[in-house]
Amino acid sequence: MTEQGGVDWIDSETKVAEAPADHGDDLRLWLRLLTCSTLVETEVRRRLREDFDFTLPRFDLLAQLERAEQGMVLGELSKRMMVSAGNLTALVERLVESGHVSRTTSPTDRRVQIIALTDFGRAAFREMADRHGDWIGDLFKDLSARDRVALIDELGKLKRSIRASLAAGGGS
Amino acid sequence: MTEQGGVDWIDSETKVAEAPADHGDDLRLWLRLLTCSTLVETEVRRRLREDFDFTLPRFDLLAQLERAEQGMVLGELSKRMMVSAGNLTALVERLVESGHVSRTTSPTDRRVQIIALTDFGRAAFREMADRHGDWIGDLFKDLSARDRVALIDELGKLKRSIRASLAAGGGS
DNA sequence: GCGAGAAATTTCAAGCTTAAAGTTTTTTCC
DNA sequence: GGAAAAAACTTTAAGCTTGAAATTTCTCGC
Repeated sequence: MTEQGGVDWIDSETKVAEAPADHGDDLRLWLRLLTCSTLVETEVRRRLREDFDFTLPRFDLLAQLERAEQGMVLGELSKRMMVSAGNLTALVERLVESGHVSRTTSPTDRRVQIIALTDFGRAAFREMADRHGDWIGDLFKDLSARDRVALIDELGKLKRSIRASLAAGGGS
Repeated sequence: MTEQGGVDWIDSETKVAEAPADHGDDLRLWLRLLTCSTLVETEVRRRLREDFDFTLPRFDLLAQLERAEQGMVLGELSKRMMVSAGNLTALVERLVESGHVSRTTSPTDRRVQIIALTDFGRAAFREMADRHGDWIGDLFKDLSARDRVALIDELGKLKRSIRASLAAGGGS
């Protein structure tokens, strides 16, 4: 659709331009990382909506709960999902309404809310998760097994670097 | 702060668990990608707010405009930023109010809105972009130059795979 | 030159997200 | 055991985001 023959997409990376300082590679890396994850996320979001009339935040929440047989405390959900607790209050409320999760006040500590999958929620999640796996597989299918493993490894290093930096200067 | 000695963070990746199908590596890769980009994004967002009282979407918009001397049509901004046009209407409006960008109706096509940086906006962006480069550099500093280049390369392959998949099945 | 359709943008309703402030409950420490 | 601090969560205000519907303007074919 654009003038550049053959290609009809553009994004932030299209012209990285030289960086003001010498963080050129860092910025290029960051933009590429962001582009990849935005592309995947947008597609997953679209498919969840179209195929299941579900949103990604809801799906993410169910995904966390699936591995917690006994349910999970709201605060831990917040950490694992890397979103604020305030966010979860309303999200959980909507999922309770739709019957996917239950919310119970802890019997031993009345401040604590325990969130758990219902049977319905578990079944719904399983179905969506299967398809989700296929979608991701499709998106990544042109990547060789070797590249996949290499990426997982390299991203592991990146993650450690980020965590280290956050832990060091995090207080500021 | 949690019970597990030494480490006080957890996230979605902490237990990847075996995948339902055999997309195990794909899902692991996707989760790791998402974790890295969420960590960086959250930190950038926090610093922009604290240091400049600015938001990431605003910053992203200015970043796109910086490379367009003549300004940019709203539709192209939308493609480059990978966000909906409806989103931009309000975002641009707020940036016009704060004096960072100007909005002009194209003289040759009255449907078209041309958005451009003001001098004030350009100066503000330059300052933020410099710092932004430092932040990213800090977050990535434990990564060797070799790893950085490898990641850029591998992510390039991933991006091509995603684009190809979207282009192929995209119509659905 | 006019009508159908396409294109660019805006509006709208709904939901997500955050930080900060507020509430309730528990823990800590005299 | 009681006050003060901490912890878990909710509320609030503001802004971001989307998809779908509506609006305005242009283009194309006749």
